[in-house]
Amino acid sequence: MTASERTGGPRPSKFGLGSRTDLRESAVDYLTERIQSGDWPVGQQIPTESELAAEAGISRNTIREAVSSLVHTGLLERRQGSGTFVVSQSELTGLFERHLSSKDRQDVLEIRLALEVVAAALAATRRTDEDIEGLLASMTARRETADRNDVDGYVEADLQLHRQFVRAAQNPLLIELYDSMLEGFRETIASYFIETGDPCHEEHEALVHAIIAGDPLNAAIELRVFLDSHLYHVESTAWPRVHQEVGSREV
Amino acid sequence: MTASERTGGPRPSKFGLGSRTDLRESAVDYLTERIQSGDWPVGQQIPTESELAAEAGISRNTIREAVSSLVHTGLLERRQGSGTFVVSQSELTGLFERHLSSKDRQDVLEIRLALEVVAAALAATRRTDEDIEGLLASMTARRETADRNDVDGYVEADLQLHRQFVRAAQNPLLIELYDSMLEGFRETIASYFIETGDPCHEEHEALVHAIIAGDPLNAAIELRVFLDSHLYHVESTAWPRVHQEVGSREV
DNA sequence: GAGCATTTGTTCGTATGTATA
DNA sequence: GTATACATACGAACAAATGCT
Repeated sequence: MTASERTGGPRPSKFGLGSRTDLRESAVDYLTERIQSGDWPVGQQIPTESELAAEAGISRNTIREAVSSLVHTGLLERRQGSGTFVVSQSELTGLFERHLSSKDRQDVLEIRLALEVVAAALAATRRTDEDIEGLLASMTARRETADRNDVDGYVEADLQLHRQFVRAAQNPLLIELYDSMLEGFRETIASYFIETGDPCHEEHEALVHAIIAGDPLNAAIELRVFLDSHLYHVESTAWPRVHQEVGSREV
Repeated sequence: MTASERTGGPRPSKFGLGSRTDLRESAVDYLTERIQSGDWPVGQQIPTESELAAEAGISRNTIREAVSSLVHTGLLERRQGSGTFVVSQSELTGLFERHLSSKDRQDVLEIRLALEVVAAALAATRRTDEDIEGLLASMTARRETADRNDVDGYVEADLQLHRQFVRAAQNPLLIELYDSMLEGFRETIASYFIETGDPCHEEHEALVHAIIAGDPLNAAIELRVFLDSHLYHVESTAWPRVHQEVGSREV
């Protein structure tokens, strides 16, 4: 009954573009857009809640709910007293980290094998000239860093190579899934290189050549031969090594 | 400076079990627990925000942020005037639906191929007696439903069969990923059966036998032969059919 | 259809803990 | 050490949709 002018209740509110019926959802979209477009790069502090609220023309409480959602999915991180920061561009990444962190490395490797095998085959039929260039460049970087025992550089180059042919598969969903898991591979790659001292150049060479040659079957087989040894290294009596049964190149 | 007793600022607050420093996060954990444990099954309405707040001893505003997070990840759905309802138990499901819904069916099929190929191989080495039983039962259901042209039943049985051998692979992460995408497969399976009239019994039979026989290589090959025809059906000049190059059974 | 209670949607104001300069 | 800026949390109010009578 008390007289009050502007408090409570959904008010008409334009939100930059595309005014939805749900303010919170619109705010989430707005924030997500800014993050995924690279407008707010990873590591950067985003405007304060008050600024965001003023900017968008909605209340602090509502924008707070939106931020909370993105914090929960792992895109943002809040530090009381400091501010809110971007920690990831992909919703999947945070999810995987929460789901994977404690789980067996072998589980992750098996998924990696799954994704990369089809990626290799698809890449062999869909790769562009740019892809081929990138592949060869990464291969060179891989050799150079391994030669001078630059572990960090080697891991980075290896990651880059794999990322490259996954991209060459031209499947956006596959790329997103793979990229989301990428960080989880670092540790495995590094430990394999350090413990065995084998940079697996021949296997990668064969893989890259098969992709360039447009030979999906051998690309898939080469890749599997290589990841098999990783799986064995992690520990696996269960997984059958394909190169013992099929031989290496010709089928 | 005005005297006030309980307002503002983080207060000590026990939250059932595991009191964190972050009330919102605790509330999220609490809700997630209830949902994933099946305490609040899918479809059910959860308590109102006020009840939740009172129950947990925190303010409605805070519990609301927690609920918002779960709404955003796809576990919950809010209907103004009615209440809040559980729509999914897995965070991945909602995420995939948002990411996949509009995308090419072929992209999804390629991921499916990736996951199922390793699942088949792993299942062949890890399957238990229970798995074998379930596999055979699903196979029977598949034949029966196809014979009487029960499309819905056939799709369900087919889904069940595939789900079964993915489970037999004993990789929790793989299972979760696959299950999250399951619903997206329904449409493809149905349309393939309706449009071609081919239930692919022989291919599935061969796959199941390879798994039971503990032959991972043939299991993977049989599966790929089968999914290849799906890919071709969706449209694909790019994907190489493995059975044309390798032949069907022996490698 | 009109009225009413319930429930979510949105906002404001205020107080407090925490980090930083 | 004391401002200051920021996130954290609470409480109370009103708006709008829904469902029931």
